[in-house]
Amino acid sequence: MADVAERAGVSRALVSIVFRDQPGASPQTRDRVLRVADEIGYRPDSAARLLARGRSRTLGVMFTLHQPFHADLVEGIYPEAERLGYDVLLSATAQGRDETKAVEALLGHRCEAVILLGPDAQPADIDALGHRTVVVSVGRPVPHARVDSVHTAEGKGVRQAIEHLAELGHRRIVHIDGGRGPGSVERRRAYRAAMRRHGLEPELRVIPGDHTERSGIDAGRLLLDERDHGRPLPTAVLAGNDRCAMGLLMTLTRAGVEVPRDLSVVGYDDSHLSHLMPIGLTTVRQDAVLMAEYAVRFAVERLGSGAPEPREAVLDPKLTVRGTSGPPPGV
Amino acid sequence: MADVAERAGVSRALVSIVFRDQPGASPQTRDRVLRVADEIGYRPDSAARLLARGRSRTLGVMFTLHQPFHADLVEGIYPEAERLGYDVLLSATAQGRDETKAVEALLGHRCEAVILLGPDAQPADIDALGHRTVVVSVGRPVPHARVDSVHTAEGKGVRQAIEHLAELGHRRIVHIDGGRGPGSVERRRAYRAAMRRHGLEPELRVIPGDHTERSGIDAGRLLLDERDHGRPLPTAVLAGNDRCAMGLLMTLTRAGVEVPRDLSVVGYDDSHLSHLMPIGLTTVRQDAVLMAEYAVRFAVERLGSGAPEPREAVLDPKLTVRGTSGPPPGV
DNA sequence: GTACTCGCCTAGAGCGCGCTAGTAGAGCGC
DNA sequence: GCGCTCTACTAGCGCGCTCTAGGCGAGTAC
Repeated sequence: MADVAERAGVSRALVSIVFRDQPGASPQTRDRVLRVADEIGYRPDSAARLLARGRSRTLGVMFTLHQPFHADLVEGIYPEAERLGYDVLLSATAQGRDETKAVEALLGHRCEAVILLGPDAQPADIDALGHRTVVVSVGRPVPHARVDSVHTAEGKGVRQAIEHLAELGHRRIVHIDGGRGPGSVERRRAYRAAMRRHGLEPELRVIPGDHTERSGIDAGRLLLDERDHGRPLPTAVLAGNDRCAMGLLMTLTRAGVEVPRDLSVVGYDDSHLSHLMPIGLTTVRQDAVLMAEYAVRFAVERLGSGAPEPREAVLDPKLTVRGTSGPPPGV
Repeated sequence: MADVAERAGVSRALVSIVFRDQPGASPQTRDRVLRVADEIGYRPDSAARLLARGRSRTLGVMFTLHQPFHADLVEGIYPEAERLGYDVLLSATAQGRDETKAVEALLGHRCEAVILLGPDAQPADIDALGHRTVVVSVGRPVPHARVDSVHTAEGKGVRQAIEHLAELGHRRIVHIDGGRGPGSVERRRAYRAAMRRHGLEPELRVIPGDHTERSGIDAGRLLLDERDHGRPLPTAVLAGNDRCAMGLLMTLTRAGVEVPRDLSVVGYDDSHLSHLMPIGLTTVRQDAVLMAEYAVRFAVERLGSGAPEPREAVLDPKLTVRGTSGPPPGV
């Protein structure tokens, strides 16, 4: 910075002004400074900047590798953060790198706020984190904790899905649940409620699973196995999320079960995957971009205005009917 | 830090020593300092630390969201970096966020080295970057540039795949290529060479594609369409990568083409996806963990030892035969 | 006794910026 | 001519840490 100042014939302070895009420098000087900086490859040191300013203007994002919906969310976080003048730091959870570790890394880099995508930690731990810094949980509400959250009205989404299937004439509608995954408890509960509402309580069935392809594959195998032992296939399956739906579809299709002729499948998320399917996956759309925008805005607003009451954004999901759902066999 | 020093009755320097785990403090003092720090919730400010130390001990990783193989690589980078005492910063490319932007973000955070996963930039730009900082390119060699690189011997992998198919009796083997994706040029070339070696030059056919599911779907539709117009399906397809193979499989399976009975499919990468398929994807395995380790080690070693000649690690890929390949129809 | 080492500790400079207070000079009204 | 404002710029402190140089007392060698 001193070099730039010297070569441009100005003071360091002026260089600082130019790089912060602040008033107080003539256009010519501004130009000259920027040109010189470019020449000698100068770029402001964010560590020093952070130190001097006392603020990092950085948002930390914890996400899970291999979770396409998280990728969708991150993709939405970047532009919104940039718009509000914030930097984004990513920290992934992975094998051997749990959520605590990922979050500590973010805090160590002095992120002012932390956005947790589908956190799996105990509510108490998240609450504790919320007392240390600004926290936004995406996909999973954390009641009674000092954190903002953004999620969809799982109930509505599931209700729409079941309604859609019931209207098509389905009765044997199975739900592969998402285990401890974000939103799973609510989806499970909503599934039960919706089935009852349609008088399908006797058909109610939840197969335990999680939010990976594997659980879809396993559930598919289970269903096929049962069919081979005389128990009829369900006519429709509501999967825990799109990845699970994908696994299920692959397994069933391979076994000669034609979707949606023999069986309808509904996913959840509307991640990239669902568009990519040859026939398109009928799924409950969560608007990743909108969720990302809410998350960033919550974080930034809370940073600005002290600490109001924890806020919760509940977005409406929307059933997106594509090719994997149709009338049950024989209708 | 001053608070801690005061309350522990020592100097700030001593606190610093304790937190850096350096010799020069008695066990009792060490204990006292740590206890006091814990009491008042002190944690060292990494920005200030970084600034004072002049080194960040941080590696920057540029990757692509939605690219499962990148997730595999990142998963391998974390532990190796930790082992060598380095921190990892992630910066994703996405829509509206090109490679330049992603890399600038990393440099702004004073990463000492940058690891590029499957960079798409011009070799000249990568070379320029290599003159500014330590750079390792993963998946794509950058000849004549001042960067280290780690990639697999694409030729060998493709050769093994074609050999495998040819031995099974396949002749009409089509290659869906990876467009500008990393390794694509080499794979395309190797495909041509291998086909010639097996006397299959007349059957040689490359369908343009890229490294996404979409290209697999499109290629699948093309092939089906051609079949409907009288041109027979190929008996085997070598996809540009696993995602492409997935898209292709979905399309073909949906259309009643049974894999591998009617058609064999071979992928490339052995990313998470391939294990998850119900029958398992036959694919050319790139060892993500090993590649990640090489990348990190290259970066760290180059940081340590000035700037030796650019190095290149070429790892042997290995054909992993699973369920999507078998003898051609009629054999 | 002196001289030297060694373990434990401190003073204080400086890392690269941001920011506050302040200056120099031009333009303006009267 | 004076005081005023406004723009363009500068001096220099301080952010929270690391690190070098050095101090101080106890132990050891001769």
